[in-house]
Amino acid sequence: MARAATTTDVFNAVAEPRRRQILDLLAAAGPCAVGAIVIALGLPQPAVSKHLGVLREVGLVSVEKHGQSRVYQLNAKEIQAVHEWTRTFERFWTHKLDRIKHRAEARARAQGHPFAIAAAAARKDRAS
Amino acid sequence: MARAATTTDVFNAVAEPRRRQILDLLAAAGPCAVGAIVIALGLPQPAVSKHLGVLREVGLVSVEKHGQSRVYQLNAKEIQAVHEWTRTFERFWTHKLDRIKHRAEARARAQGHPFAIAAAAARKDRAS
DNA sequence: TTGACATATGCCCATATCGGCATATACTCA
DNA sequence: TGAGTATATGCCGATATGGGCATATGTCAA
Repeated sequence: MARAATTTDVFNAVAEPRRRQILDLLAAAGPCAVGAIVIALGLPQPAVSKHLGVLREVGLVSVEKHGQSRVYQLNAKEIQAVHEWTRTFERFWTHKLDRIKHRAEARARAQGHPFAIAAAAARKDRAS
Repeated sequence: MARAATTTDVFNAVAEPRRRQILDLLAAAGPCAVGAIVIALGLPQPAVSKHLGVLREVGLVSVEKHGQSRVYQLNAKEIQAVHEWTRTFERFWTHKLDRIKHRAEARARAQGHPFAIAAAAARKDRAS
């Protein structure tokens, strides 16, 4: 198997910097026609179209025909999944003390191999 | 150019589901030896080692030799970048009214091409 | 209808991927 | 020293990528 397609996941779609740029732009400027994005980001038009295609397929943007131009609109709700996942780790950078405590506990657990805990976590991960 | 290397970015590293599983596991169970991860996730050992290699190179985990096993520890601080980026879009799913308002404003702006706004946003994006 | 404009697509290339398998490296203990 | 365990690494194949370029599609305007 090769790498997962960029259209499989919001995570994969968002891994490309230029795609993130496009999303940032749409968030800042509101719905944009392709041409506007091309000019704003200084990218060749086919590239923009292709990136928009990926974003569209993943549901991160939606299109609306307006005459001969197509206006792309951000659908940021899809980013929420990524946000939620990262939020899981929030405690690791917000409370320094907590982090130290966690490390200590974890180190203690690591002495005996934490198979049970690990397996439980894995089950939880697979469920998500 | 092909797709960016998975070791370029936290975004790219995290695009792989199994890598996310490993991170989830380390967050839940604390530092783990490779063998523990192998058993917990049911993946072949070389695969786990390679994924850990990617995570290591991006700084998402750190290693510590302990006898003949290597204990990997989560360094979640690196995930904060992703968290911050997604947080930029938070307003789009938290307040429904805000979202509607934004759309309306944006639509209005879209009538005349929002080049100036777009360009400004692009500059801001490139800076980040 | 013809021409100009706005987007999308198709094709080619070089590249990096992930998985599987075999094997090298590193450490421990008898 | 030699066997056994724990990880890492190298090589292979199949695949999807992203950029560039040319071109097809679709739409408006005169």
